[in-house]
Amino acid sequence: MNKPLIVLTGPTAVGKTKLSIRIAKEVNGEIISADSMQVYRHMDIGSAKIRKEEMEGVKHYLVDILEPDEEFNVVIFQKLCLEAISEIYNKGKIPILVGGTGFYIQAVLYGIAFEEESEESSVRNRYEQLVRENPQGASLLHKKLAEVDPLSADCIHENNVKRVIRALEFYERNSQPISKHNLEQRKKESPYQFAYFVLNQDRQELYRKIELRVDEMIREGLVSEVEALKNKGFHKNMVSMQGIGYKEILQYLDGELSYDEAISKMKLNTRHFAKRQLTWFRREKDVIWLNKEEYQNNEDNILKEIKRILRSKGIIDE
RNA sequence: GGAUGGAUUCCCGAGUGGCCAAAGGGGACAGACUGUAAAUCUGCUGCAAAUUGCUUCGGUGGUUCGAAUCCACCUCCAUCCA
Repeated sequence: MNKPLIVLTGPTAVGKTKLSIRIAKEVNGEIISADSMQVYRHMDIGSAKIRKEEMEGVKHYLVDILEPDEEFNVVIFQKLCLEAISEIYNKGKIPILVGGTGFYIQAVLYGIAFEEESEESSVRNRYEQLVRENPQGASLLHKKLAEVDPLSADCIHENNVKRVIRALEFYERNSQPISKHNLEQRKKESPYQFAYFVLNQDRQELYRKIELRVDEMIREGLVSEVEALKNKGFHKNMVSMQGIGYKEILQYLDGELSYDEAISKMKLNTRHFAKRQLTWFRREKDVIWLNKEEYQNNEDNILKEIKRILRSKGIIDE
């Protein structure tokens, strides 16, 4: 049988963290964070990072492993996550992937292969510059893509410059269209015996919680956290500083937004983010939805259901 | 009490006789996503089973072949003068 893997995800602020600890204790597991922001040190409040005391002794991987100016992406995540998984297996424990970055979860769950592309891409820089300087740049790149990889050109809107460039870059490096590569990867079966839980709740209620949480972050000192990052020289062009909460507060500190504007923008962006996450999970197959309302908003009930499913899948013993 | 300006689809806001179910923006909703993913991008938004019909631009009535746009009165809001 394939090795067991538990996934717990869901939109931001739905309550993944708390539930994950209970699952970990229940099944003797350890947690791997599938979160693109919590990997960064000094970014605690805004990324809603779990606190040491909340971990209740459960080991967490991929939290606080990088400085905010270090590079991070799916490929790095996948590699580190795989290492963590085997480390957990070696202890005879069950890995639990917890976090809201659906793309990262997919990469690990289905073992998507990413080509070796170590060195910095010069094509990318060149194209990015083209788009910056030429108002027709996006359109030109898209036409170029249509020549080498018509399938991708059909799927990727010409305004989506990032993805057009990536497709071109892929073609130039691997001399095959990324659409072909993607098609192949999509067929992959998961190497794991897994249970993929998506915790969810009523949208209005979720939005309410998001706003409350933003207010709470502000109260906990998000502004000084961002200020400290800024003083260390971290700036808005870094991926880490483009995280929700960081970019808005940075704009406030730079005088581009008023205090109130920054906070409302942060709430809005978080709501949009939650919506995007849900769109992603809806599309994923083999997902088990756990709608809080169906369990009377009671965590005990949800945990009971999770255990039932894990038993039925043979992930934990009867 | 007087003067002036205003009231537009969920919100802001354009529209001053037909080309208006009504620009544009925001929000809401929906979607895409395979090395930046808390990123990036797209669609949609009066109702109804079509290219057709129906109901909408503060209210009521009127002018006109035709009104969100013109007229009268009314209601409310803003500013100014008493």
